Amino acid sequence: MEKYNPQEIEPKWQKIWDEPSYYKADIDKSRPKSYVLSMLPYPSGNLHCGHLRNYAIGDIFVRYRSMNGFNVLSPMGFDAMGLPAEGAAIKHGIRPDVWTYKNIENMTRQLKSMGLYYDWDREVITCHPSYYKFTQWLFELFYKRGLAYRKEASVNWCDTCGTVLANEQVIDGKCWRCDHEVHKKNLAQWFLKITDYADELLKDLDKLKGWPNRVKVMQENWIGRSEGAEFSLEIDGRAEKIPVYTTRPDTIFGITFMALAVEHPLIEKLIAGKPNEEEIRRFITETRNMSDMERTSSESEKKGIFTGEYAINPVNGKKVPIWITNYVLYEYGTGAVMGVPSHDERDWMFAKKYGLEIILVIDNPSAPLKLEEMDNAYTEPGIMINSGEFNGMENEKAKGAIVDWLEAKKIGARKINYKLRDWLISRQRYWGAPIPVIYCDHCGEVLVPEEDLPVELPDDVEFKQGALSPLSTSKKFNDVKCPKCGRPARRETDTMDTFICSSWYYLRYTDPHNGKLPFDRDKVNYWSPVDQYIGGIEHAILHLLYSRFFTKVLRDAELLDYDEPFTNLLTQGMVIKDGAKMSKSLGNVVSPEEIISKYGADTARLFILFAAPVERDLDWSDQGVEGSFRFLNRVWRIVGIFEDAIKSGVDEYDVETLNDEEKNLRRILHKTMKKVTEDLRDRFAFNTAISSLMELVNAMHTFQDKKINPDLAREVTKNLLKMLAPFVPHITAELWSKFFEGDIHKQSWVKFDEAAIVEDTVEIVVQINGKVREHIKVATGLTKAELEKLAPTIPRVQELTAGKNVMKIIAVPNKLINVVVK
RNA sequence: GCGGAUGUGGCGGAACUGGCAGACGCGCCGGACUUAGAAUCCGGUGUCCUUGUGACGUAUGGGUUCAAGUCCCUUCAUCCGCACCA
Repeated sequence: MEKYNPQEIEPKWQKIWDEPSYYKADIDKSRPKSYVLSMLPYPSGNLHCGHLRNYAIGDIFVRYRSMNGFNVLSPMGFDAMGLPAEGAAIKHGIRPDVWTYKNIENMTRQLKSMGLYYDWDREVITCHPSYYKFTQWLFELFYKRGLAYRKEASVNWCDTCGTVLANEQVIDGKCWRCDHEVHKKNLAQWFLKITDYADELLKDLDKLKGWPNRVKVMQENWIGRSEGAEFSLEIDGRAEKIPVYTTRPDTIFGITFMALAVEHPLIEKLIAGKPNEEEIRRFITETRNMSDMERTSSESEKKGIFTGEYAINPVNGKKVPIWITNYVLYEYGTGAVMGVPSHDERDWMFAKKYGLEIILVIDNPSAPLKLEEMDNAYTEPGIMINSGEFNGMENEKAKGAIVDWLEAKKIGARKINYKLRDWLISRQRYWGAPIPVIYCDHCGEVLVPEEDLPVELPDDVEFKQGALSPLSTSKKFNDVKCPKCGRPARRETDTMDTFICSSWYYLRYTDPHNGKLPFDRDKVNYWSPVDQYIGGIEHAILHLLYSRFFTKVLRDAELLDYDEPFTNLLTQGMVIKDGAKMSKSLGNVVSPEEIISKYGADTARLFILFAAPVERDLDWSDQGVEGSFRFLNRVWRIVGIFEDAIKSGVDEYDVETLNDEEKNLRRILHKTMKKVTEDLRDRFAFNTAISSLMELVNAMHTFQDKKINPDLAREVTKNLLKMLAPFVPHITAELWSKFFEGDIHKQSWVKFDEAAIVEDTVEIVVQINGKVREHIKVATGLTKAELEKLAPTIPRVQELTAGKNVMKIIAVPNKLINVVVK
């Protein structure tokens, strides 16, 4: 047989698989469906190793499930809106669409060179008007359901990107994309009301049994639900009240001051005309000028300034000073906090700094507290004191009792709060889906009528960085009449966050050519939810939270019938090299394209799946790649050596005709079939599946200079190729075509024979006091009792236990005997 | 600070239910083939010593057990997430 030459065979098979009908997915209710999806890439221009890993993992699922009779949906597309395209326009004067489509073309070629199983007929490109028409349609749906609204707000602004960002897109005070510091700006912006779904998004995390815990915990933290109470304090001598939110109503008798956020709207009234008004204003300005990072760090010093006004504690009538502080956040709760220094760490620090009063209201039952001996707040459970009728109660019980009391007196009520904020979706950029809204002086905000969608991106724009979208420079775009009254009006010139595009693409795959609706309800309900989703952990909150939100809204709009979009989620680890993430600046970037052209896609796929478990980070090793290439050569060679035997063998034969060595090989084969099946089906343990396939190939090589039973050679080769097929589709297709009928990728998965795995005898370990002292061969399946009886007859046991008392004999069938002596 | 994950040879990793630690691969060493090399094939490869039917060994120290990488507690290290959310 000729040499293994991936450069020749891979393009040959890829051409066959590129036929549109080859991987076509169609609804077939007679078979179970399986929707396997990898996160779609941004078309940056080139595939990187992370993509390679992501799609290789997905391809194993797809091919394995396909061979197991599932009706598989495996689509691919491009998340093609976004800033880099616009950056290319600004820097090099290339039109964003031209730049994007050129990149898509190149990346599609690279994807195809990986030998992946995709139904390309379902390709989704989010920047195509046929797609963003429905992104806009969905925006309108949200609007009609009261879930999209425009408001003026203090928002995150990134100077480098020239646009606002959602809270989820600010990481440690920095822009998620360019890593530059973000600052606040007041702008009128569009929001989606994700907070309406906060509770369900939190609760339904419990339904996601197939998600990594880590991701669920991150989402839980992000949603940040807390239960407490809201009540108001009157201001001494004024009509206004200050509402506060607390999760510790049990400490309400311990209030000794009030703390307001610097943005609190009441401040103006409170400080007007005060002798130190200027000083107070200076404090407010200073605090507002601090970066978000500084302001929200628990490390920063707590500072404040007294307003000269007092509030009245509704439970005991106590007058407490009202302070303006730097540590109360305006965005959370009511922007005002009751100060209980005795039982809150931050209030403690603040009170100590400014010499404010501290009153204990919870005592430590095991060691009574003395204020003068305390150097921080007491935040443990305890017994209520100094709290009127609640004295003596356990504080946990008092929480409820006090809220009941507040509710009965109509002073306050139970309240649930979330850290989650509404999703800011306006972007002052060009390369996104235009927000389909028209502003009319007479009619106000008007949706673009459905029949006028999509609102297309114009090409007469100037690309410049600034606070306004480039769309505002387009004459064509802005020349519009009000759809309601026909008078001249103007368009919204902001576009939508690209995360909107990716929040529903997995649904579009189920019905990608639908021109009337985003997708057909029957189709979406047949294929989705996604059975297996694969992608990086970096989307733990962003994309995965937004998509869950979208799914729930679409369910409520009766466009689909389920609650959660991704039943099982696999977060693959990063690909690193020399201990660091691959990056141009470190010069440790590996190009998948080069690897593929040197060794072939099969080698690249095999290496990346073998080198580490899927969830863990993978250390790229050029030598490891060589090793995978060597293995494929070994496969090729041994099949070549078996060539004549395979051809003369038959599929049905009497295994009793095999000699001992051959029986041994057959046993290894069936053991491997069992192991690989279990690894793929139950554990996603692709690395160990491959290692056992290597063992099988090693075992085959013991016959390289020996005659082998042709029927066995046929059986082994056939099953080896089937098992390898999901991992290395090209070489297996090629070898299969030389010896067997049909297409290997349409064969059914291997079936192991449990009987072939069992040996007549098994080697067991003999231990004395837990230490291995002998290995003996015994008949397979000897019972515990039989082994216990056998133990004293073993010469080595007799030798080592002579003169000692045998206390106990432990036997585990087919495993070991342990003799305990004294 | 809080929450989570991880820690096993020179390296990537295996050991799934407590039952021979180190599968498989890389690297390294030796051998075969070769004029030579490459490739290939075969064998070896945790540490230590007194080379044995030996001792030790899965971050640390302890515990449970006939038996612990695996279960429980302690400490440490690394990574990730959250972090003034009242």
